[in-house]
Amino acid sequence: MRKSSFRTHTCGDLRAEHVGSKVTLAGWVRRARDLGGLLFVDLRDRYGQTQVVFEPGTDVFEKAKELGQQDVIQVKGIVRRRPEDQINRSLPTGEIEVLAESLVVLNESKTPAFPIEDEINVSEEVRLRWRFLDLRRPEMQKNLILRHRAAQATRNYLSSAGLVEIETPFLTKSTPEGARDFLVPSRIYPGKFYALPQSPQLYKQVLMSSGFDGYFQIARCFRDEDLRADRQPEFTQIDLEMSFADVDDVLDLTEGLMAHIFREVLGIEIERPFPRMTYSEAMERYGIDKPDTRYGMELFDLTDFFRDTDFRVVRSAIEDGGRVIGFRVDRELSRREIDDLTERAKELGAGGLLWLSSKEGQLRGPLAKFIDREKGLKLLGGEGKTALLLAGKKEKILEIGGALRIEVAKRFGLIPDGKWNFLWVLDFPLFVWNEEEKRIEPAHHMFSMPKDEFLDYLESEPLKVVGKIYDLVLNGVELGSGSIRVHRRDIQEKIMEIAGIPAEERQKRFGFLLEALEYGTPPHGGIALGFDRMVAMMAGRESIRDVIAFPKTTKGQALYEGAPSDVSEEQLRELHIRVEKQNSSS
RNA sequence: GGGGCCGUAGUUCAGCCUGGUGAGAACGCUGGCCUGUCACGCCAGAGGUCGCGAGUUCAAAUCUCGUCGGCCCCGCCA
Repeated sequence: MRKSSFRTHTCGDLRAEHVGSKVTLAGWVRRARDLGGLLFVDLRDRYGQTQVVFEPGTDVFEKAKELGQQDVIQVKGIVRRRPEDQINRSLPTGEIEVLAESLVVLNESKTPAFPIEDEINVSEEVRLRWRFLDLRRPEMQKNLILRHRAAQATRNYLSSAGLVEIETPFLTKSTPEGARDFLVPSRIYPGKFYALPQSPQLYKQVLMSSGFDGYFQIARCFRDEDLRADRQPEFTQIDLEMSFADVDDVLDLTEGLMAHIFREVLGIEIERPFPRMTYSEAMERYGIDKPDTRYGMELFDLTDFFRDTDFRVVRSAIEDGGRVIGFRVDRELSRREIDDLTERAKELGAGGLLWLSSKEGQLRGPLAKFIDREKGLKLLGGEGKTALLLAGKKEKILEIGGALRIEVAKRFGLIPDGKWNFLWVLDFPLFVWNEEEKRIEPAHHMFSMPKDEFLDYLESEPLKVVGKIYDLVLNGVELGSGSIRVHRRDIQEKIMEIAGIPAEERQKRFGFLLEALEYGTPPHGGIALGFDRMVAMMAGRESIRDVIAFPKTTKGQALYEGAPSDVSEEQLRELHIRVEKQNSSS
């Protein structure tokens, strides 16, 4: 325990064995209960809570009457056993109390905007405005301490594995692909800008070229995109890269890291090896590239089943080259529930939602009269079940089905607690077709190596090329993404060319990487894991804001310190920046 | 960029649909009483630009439009 000249023990230390000893405690007044002739104070710090009792007839007693919540005080006193019938079993320190002999008010506190307690009903806006008070709540302290321990476990494990922690720059070069960059104007070079890194991707590859063999960093990343519960403009990744590594090497190290973190921090043993699934299998079975395997309701294909149906909507969808897919829910859905889901399906871009159920051996739902009864019952597999079906264009319909499957699972509480279903999704395509811009673009990023058997198809059929790319998924959340990288300039240039980047551009933006690839860069690969998401899941929180000390709101504001903010004319002048004033009167 | 929910005492909310009554409750806060509390109890009290702006109306917390902010979803996030 850290030494402190203000206290002999923390507020979580004292037990029956300390009875009779003279102690000094320091902490925050959680609550003062003034009984008139007797006064109790619950004194709290990060470590716990201890009851201090003030008895009448002394100056100390009179002074204690003035105490308010969240005052910081120092108390000297004698530890004494509480009367047998006054023991508080719900408190580790509940067997004892400290009889105060002296009291020093180190600092008074104004009345906080909300109670400093775990179970509070306060808007997040107010919590963020008063973040330092919010973080005084034991629950938030627990979250951040859990985060700290996960970071420690990460450092220990990866260091033991021989990886070297190396910091990479925050002031770096803007590369317009991917997310929007945060820019930092250069004072020395008018009109030029640094960019905050979206990830240390290029640097870590160059470090492999330098021969470090293994690198890691708990790295801050910046992306100027719209925010969500699980997305902040700045976030943290466990970033790692290894030389002379192929897919299995990275997956194996990552699994080891996850197992270590979960063991050290939560005391949970997770099963290894993690299951693996290809991207195309994930899309077929779950309609998403990050399947939540904690529950079933897998998608099935009914295109052939309905090929000759008289149901016009379905038939025309199939004739247009589309598919019919569906999944089965093990319960009956009310009219209202189906309407809600239909609306959701339409929001997601479906034409509509079809359903089928049965009652006393008779099919029900809009499809009932178009399906042979026996076949329909077989499809449902029993009473009390509902099949939800979608028809439409191939690519789109699986995604909608996948999203609807998740919606159903959430809405009807079909997701089991206490499961940690890790999953590797492998073999992502290198390129995808962008229908809006009518061009090929990288599906992931441009530095991933094609699988050996696809190298020859790079030029002829780029859209068929599968890369050595892998995503780590936990309970349906994408925790991380990585790949084996291209380590040869000729292949790298080819991929960039296919992605539509002209030679001159390639040199301008990625010259420093391409150059390194010409000087003996070894085969290498790695992964980046979303640290905030991982910690949030470990802490059982929905939002990563609950595991970040000072997060931004969904509109990118820092409510406590008040950023972004205006800057002085002088600052702008130095940076050679003129701001166009928004016309607020119009 | 689009959609949804929300904005009324310090906090969490009711009131709004169907305009007009002194804008109310709980917790917190302040004062008083109380010697074994631990959500202490009892009594009394203070506390509100109804987010902001405009409009409709004799009259707006309430209706309309705009705007700002919080949360969630879609797009976006290599």
